[in-house]
Amino acid sequence: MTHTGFPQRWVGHADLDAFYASVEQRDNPEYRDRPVVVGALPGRRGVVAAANYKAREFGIHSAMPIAEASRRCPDAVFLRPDMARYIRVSREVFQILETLTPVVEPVSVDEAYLDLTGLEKLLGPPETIGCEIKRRIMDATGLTVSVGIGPNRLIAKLGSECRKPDGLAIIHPEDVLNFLAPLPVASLRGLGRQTQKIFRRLGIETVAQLRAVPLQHLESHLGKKAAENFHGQAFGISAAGVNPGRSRKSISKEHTFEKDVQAQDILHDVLHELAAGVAATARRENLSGSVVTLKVRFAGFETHTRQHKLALSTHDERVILREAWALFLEGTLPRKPVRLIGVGISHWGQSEPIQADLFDQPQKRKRDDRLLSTLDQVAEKFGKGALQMGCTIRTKKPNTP
DNA sequence: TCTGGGGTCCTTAATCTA
DNA sequence: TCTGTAGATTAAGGACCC
Repeated sequence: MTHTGFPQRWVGHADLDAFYASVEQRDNPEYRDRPVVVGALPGRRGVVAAANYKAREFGIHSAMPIAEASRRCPDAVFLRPDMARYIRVSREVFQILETLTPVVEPVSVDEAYLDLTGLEKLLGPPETIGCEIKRRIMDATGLTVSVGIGPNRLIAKLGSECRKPDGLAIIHPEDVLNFLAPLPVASLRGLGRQTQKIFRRLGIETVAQLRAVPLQHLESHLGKKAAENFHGQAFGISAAGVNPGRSRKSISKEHTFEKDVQAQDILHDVLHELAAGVAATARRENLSGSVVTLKVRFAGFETHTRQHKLALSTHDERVILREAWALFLEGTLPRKPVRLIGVGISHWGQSEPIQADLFDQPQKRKRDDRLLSTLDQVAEKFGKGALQMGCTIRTKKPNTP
């Protein structure tokens, strides 16, 4: 019990080490003792998705361009990711975690937060719980995992990071400030390259130095929200809650061309495939989006997005494609060869079948001519029955008097 | 070095609406 | 009915994460 009378909150963070590369090594014994890089293949556009620790000795790390990785270690094993296999292994791992606590929040295929509060009575102190997590995953999958346990998500995550690979870190509440003090500010959550530049200008390199800066001073350089966030993190403050039911907010698919493309028929074909992929995922997950987003990238990494809000939610690839293509042709994007094209949907609506009389609402027509013309075209081409299959109505808020 | 793919969240500006 | 305005919504982009 804590002095508040409530049991001590313990949050765990479990992170599989170099996950994709570890699965490849486990399943292909001939890769043992070799640097393994999973991602794009040398000579193609792309980056490193995962590198094992042998490859990291050559300075290879995730997100590094594959050309640079193969320059640094031409003899490494380069592999394309086999997502289906990684997802199978990931499911096994999550099942194991759920045997320890029902409150598991997946962050990605290879990491999760766990609410371990109250588990001490069953398993023993956090040290024992951490060892148990690692042992069960190793026994069942042959993979190593780094585990951090602390009073909240931030501390648990930083704990697992600082002991990688195959590590275990327990940070008790009374040790939080000392644990954080020497860490570089870059280890804080959400603090990337741009914010690091600002901190460097301010002469702030460690968490201890950040702690010494008045909040108002930070606010003038970072804005209120970011300043409060990083200042709070420096004192170990973060949400403790683990949310097992976190749901996704968008679905998107994108494609980078090996060579930039200007031909509209090719762009349209690819967009069609991507829209079909988005729609299939949405239908599988029983989701319908009312905002369609088009993403286009040109040479020099110049990236633009255009989005359009529909009056009706959809998971119909024809509607998604039509809207995305209309955004592409709309005339506000540069007419240049395209490096990447992508499409997504978001802002979920209720799944209700469309009503035929919706076509005759004058107000709607006024507000969204383009959508209705799209729907008219779809209805014309496929019949109103097709619309009932693919479209759903976004629930309207009741009008406040 | 030359930058994938799939996401989340935040900020800002423009536009709509009460 | 007109006008000014505040707040909400939409749209675009950027930073960040795995």
